[in-house]
Amino acid sequence: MTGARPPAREGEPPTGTTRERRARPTYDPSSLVEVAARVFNERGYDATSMEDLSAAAGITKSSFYHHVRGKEALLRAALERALDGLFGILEEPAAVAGSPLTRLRHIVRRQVEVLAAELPHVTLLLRLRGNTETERWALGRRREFDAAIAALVREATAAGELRAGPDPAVDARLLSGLVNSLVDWYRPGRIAVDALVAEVDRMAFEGLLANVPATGGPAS
Amino acid sequence: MTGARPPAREGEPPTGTTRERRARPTYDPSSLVEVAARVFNERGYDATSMEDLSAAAGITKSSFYHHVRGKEALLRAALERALDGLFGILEEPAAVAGSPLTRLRHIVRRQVEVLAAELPHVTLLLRLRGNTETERWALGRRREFDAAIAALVREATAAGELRAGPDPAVDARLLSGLVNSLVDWYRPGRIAVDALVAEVDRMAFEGLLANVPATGGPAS
DNA sequence: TCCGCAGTCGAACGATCGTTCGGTCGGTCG
DNA sequence: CGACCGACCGAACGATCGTTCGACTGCGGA
Repeated sequence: MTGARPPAREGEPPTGTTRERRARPTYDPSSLVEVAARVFNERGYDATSMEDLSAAAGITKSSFYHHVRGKEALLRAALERALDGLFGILEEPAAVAGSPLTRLRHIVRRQVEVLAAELPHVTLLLRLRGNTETERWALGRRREFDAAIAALVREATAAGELRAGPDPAVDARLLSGLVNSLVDWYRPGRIAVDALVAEVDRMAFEGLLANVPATGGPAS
Repeated sequence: MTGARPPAREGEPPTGTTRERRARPTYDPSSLVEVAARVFNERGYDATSMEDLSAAAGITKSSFYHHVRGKEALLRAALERALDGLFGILEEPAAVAGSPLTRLRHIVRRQVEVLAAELPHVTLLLRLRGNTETERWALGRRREFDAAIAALVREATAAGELRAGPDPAVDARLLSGLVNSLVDWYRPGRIAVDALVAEVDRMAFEGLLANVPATGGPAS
């Protein structure tokens, strides 16, 4: 990347306990992962240098290496956090019991919530290109998650709870795409998460058109 | 990027006229832009080296520079192609006349079609991070396009053609997100573009649920 | 026949990348 | 007080980046 960098920000020391200066910073690894995930999303993983990361953390590049193993380890840690959040949804009681449609709607709701709660980490996951082994591993796990949703869409369609189309797999792709597109514009505080869930559920299951009868909102 | 590269492919000479070898290649700039856009999407713009690009074109890095001005110029050319396609939609007769909903549905249909026809270029546009001046310019243009759609959604909502929600701007974001998410999975030949248009239109305007009355498909 | 020139290439440039290393500083504890 | 240690830093490493340069090649027009 040769061009001039965007605005550029950051530089405050680090974690919660705001002491004078150089008092007792003690970076814990997870807070550095958080910083890294945020910068990765701003610049893109490949365009982010370790200099960028260490500057965002408020220390030099060599100090930064005292706390983390390397760039790819930071990426992996952030992706694991995102994947843990997503796969956790699939094990919730409401995701494994009930009619296919009820389970699907629960998962969509929770997916929006996890997305909002772990925005930087999930954003990172959704923008992977698969250049390193770590990225390919995460992409594989993500495909597993999408496959689970696709299976549920297929079930719900077979049960007559969703409109039969030419291909339920396409419906599943569109549904996942709709939910995942949130990372491109949603920012915490912009609108309440509950309102966001309601909007996504309505769009996905009832559409934008007027004059259609209400068919029961998401299990709230 | 230190890690091992993904599979790696490509290497055939270049353009349509399949001559023996080294007969009369004559690379035209637009075909190189196409190659570049494809590789940019596979690896990501920042992770793509000029070596990668020239190899995909079948020549050396220095030969490649004989035909193109540089990496960023290739990006700009690809982005211009995507933006031209998208903004062209807004000038079509069916996009400027008729009820807000009719115009909106026409634009969505055409947006899907342009997305399918210019898949690599639009994909590139939708994955920008804004690291260079070129990227920020393209992001600005893209925001203009999204704003046009958002205005139309607002009109259609005010006219009672779309269900009133807490915020039409959110509906517009979701609609754009749904359409744009196609670049993450659609590949030419996977399903017919007409079928894709129908699926997206149904999902966006009528939702996935069963037992709702048909409300008239997109103007076809 | 010879010239020009587009196409190709190897080699190298300065810059920046991720990472390592040796050493300094300032607290903590025996 | 002195040994120790975690936090921190400057400097440098080899590799790779985007880009430039000069030279070679082979065909078309004069």
